[in-house]
Amino acid sequence: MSRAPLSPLPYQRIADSLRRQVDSGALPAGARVPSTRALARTWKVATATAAHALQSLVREGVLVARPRSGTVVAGRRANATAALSRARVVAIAIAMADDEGLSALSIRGLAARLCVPVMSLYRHVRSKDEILALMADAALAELSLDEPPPRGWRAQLEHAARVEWQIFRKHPWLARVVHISRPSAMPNAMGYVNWVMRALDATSLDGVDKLRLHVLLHAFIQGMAVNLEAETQAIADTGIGEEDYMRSQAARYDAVAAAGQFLFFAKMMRDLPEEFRIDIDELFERGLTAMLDGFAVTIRRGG
Amino acid sequence: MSRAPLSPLPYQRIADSLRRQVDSGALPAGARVPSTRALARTWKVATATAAHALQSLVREGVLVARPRSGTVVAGRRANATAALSRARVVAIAIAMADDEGLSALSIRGLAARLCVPVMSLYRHVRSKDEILALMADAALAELSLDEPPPRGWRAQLEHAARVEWQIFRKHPWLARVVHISRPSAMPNAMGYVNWVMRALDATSLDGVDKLRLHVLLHAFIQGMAVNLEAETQAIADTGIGEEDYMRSQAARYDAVAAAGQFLFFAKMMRDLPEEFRIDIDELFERGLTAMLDGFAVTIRRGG
DNA sequence: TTCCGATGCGTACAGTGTACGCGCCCTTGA
DNA sequence: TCAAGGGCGCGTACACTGTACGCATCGGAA
Repeated sequence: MSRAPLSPLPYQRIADSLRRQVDSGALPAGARVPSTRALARTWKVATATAAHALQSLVREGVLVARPRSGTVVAGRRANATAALSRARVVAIAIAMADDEGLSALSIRGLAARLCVPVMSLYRHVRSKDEILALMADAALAELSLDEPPPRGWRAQLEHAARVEWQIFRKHPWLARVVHISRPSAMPNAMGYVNWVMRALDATSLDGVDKLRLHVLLHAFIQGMAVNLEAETQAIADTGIGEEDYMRSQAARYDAVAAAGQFLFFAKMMRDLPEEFRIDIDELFERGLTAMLDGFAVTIRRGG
Repeated sequence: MSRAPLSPLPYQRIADSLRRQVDSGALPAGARVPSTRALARTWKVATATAAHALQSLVREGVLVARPRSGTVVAGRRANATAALSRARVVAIAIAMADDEGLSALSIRGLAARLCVPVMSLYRHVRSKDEILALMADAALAELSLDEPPPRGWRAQLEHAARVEWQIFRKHPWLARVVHISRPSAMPNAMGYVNWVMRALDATSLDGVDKLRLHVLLHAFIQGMAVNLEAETQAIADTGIGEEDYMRSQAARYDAVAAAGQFLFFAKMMRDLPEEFRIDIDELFERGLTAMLDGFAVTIRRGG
């Protein structure tokens, strides 16, 4: 779905050619680029293909469409229209993913829910990958951190972690979509990082260590969230909740215990109270406490 | 891909009917079930569909195929043949996922790499989901924990975590496939849990807390691994490594800094040494230290 | 009138997982 | 000897995915 094509597509070839001409100065700012009809003729393609090429350059900000007469090379500024429709697409996509899981989010399904023809979506969005990125960004925009923040780095990190966790609880699919290593696609994440950096500002850590702590805390939260998502998805797919599942597996555990294998595993299982169920929120809190206890040691040491 | 069908498939209907007859005792152990031809006639389906039904029951261990004369109801024991071919399928699947990422692992591609017709795979494996489960189990079987273990819970947990991390490094796709909440599909995971439980045996924690610590440590490791996988996959898809990517984003960061937004974020970025690259293994070690420092507090408190 | 660009949407393609059915072959009981 | 048994191997087909491409049309400017 996001594989780099080995040979560029026709419209990409056209766009690349034009981009090169702009970059090289052959087409200066304000100059008119060939019309879609002209491009279609010289490249021997349909007019819409040429239009698509121009359109993609417009979206990049390389060109500007002048409804008056022709398309010209841009100097500044990109068009901000269609933002409304983009927002609607993303909002419905999030609703779908929340309801039925990420695997149930298809372009066709999305179009159906929006009551628009399938291909109309591509007028507002480049690809499904872009939809996912926009969804993640929109979800992260919901991060509402207290302002002013509580006092002390620990209280602040605790707050930030809980807020992030709540977002993952609300949007389980997010765990599969967010990646720390490519943050730029999600401008709203930067505000979060900034908040965390402020929390650590009073400590004596250097920039590298601050960044590390942020990434580590995030990794823990995402690790919890991934399993949360897996569970949610499994229930949606099979209709079997963890409870039923555990019951169905009890026999297997008993067999293992009876076989004398995995003695410590069996001992732990015996130790669990009857009808024990893991409460994931409580688990999160425990983990957060442990993580921050560990951070406290790190900060004390490094300070 | 793993959606529960609303109405059972023909071969499933047949299988269910037979299973009910076995369960109810209408067909006692050792009794012969109708032949595929007979089933095909009475159910008005092709012989192969009937065969498929029988075959699936054989795989479940409900029936036993007697090459002599007909299929009979099983008393004990399942057939262990074809284990070799299953292993081969899984081994190649793992190799493919290691090389090109999970998204490049398709049934058709797998069949091609094995030089067998596509549908032959389904002779050894029920579905792609099963392949993924088997892959995960096989990967986890590589977990080779020291025996005898090091002394002290901390050294042991450190060792276990590092071994798990190495598996994730070797098989990045694993991070997307493993779930703690459904462990039974992966018998090899139980040995790992057992090892961890032994590590915690000397502590005064109760069963619930032991289980919690295990899950928390795992969540942290998996959280790291998920991001590792995302990075690996992104490089495979786009050919753009993190380094190139960061360079291309530098302008964006500078712009944000210049705009006076996200002051603490910008400050942290300024603080980073020139050409700073996150070393994920070092990051993991830092996180592990922090996590175990936190566990130490928990254990001291609870003890 | 003629050309421009933009818009909207249908068609089509290459890909996915996998259910189903045909046909062959070997074994075996009658 | 010979049907009928079962197994195996494989091809075909279906429902589904994302999305490139192309046709038809429209409003406006030259």
